Amino acid sequence: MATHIMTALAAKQEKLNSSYLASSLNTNPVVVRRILSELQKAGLLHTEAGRTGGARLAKKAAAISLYDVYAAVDDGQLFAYNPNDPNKKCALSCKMRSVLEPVFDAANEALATQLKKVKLSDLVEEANTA
Amino acid sequence: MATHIMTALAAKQEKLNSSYLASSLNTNPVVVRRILSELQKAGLLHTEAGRTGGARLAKKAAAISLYDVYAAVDDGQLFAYNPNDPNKKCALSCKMRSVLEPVFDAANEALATQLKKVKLSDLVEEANTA
DNA sequence: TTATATGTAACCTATATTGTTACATATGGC
DNA sequence: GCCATATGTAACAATATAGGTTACATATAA
Repeated sequence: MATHIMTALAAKQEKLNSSYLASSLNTNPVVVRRILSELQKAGLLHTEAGRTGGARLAKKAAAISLYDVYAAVDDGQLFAYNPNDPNKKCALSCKMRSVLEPVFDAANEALATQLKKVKLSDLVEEANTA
Repeated sequence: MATHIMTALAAKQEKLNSSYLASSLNTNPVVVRRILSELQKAGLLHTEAGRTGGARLAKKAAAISLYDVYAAVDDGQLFAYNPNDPNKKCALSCKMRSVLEPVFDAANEALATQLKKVKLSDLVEEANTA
């Protein structure tokens, strides 16, 4: 949904309000505003309140990658460790977290690298040609 | 948890039962058996019922990657489309799915490629040295 | 024959996501 | 100044998912 919002802003190149975006997403304006809030905190867009309020991108579409969007709305941790405490009587159990850590880091990094390759401008172009 | 189970089986190189594995994971044997069931369906291990039952790897640890484990317990879809119907009055909304599809595919593929690089034998080695 | 393993259904709880209502606050246009 | 209309956000409901637990049918070595 965040990517849809950002793509709409990139495609229209004008200030859009949460009602308009909600209509495009077929959801509620509050849902949109919650996402806009996260995107704004990440510095990807600016919002204005008041009569003629709405949101617009803070940078050019070619300068915003899908990783930026992903990072704005997600903690970026693809995998979770076993939430339970390690079993102190089990050597492997005690080492699992440190064994997995570099593996998780590499996986997160591989995804980030791919997402950084795709810019909002690419999505707009794809939407306009196809 | 699935990776922990597979790593334990690879490290011990013997048949382990769900109670033993549950103890290592600090959880319930039924939770372990549910995961074992998925891993077995994926052909990564064999289980035996009865008095001396338990699980053992179906292949050598060096022949099992973390992608195999991931694919066995997860649908492999990192991202979800907007669950709502497209807004037929919005051209972008109608195109979003087809615009995102190749992006999602590329992201899933990037993660798969990374996970395939790591074998269970690598984790065992890491656990034994560190 | 029996002790002990897996397989799985059923249920409970905790958490996360989405949708909704409500309302305080901001701001352009009259 | 007033007001229509926007954002910001709290509060709550509905739903989905994951993990944990109990219960019990089935399998199998000793």
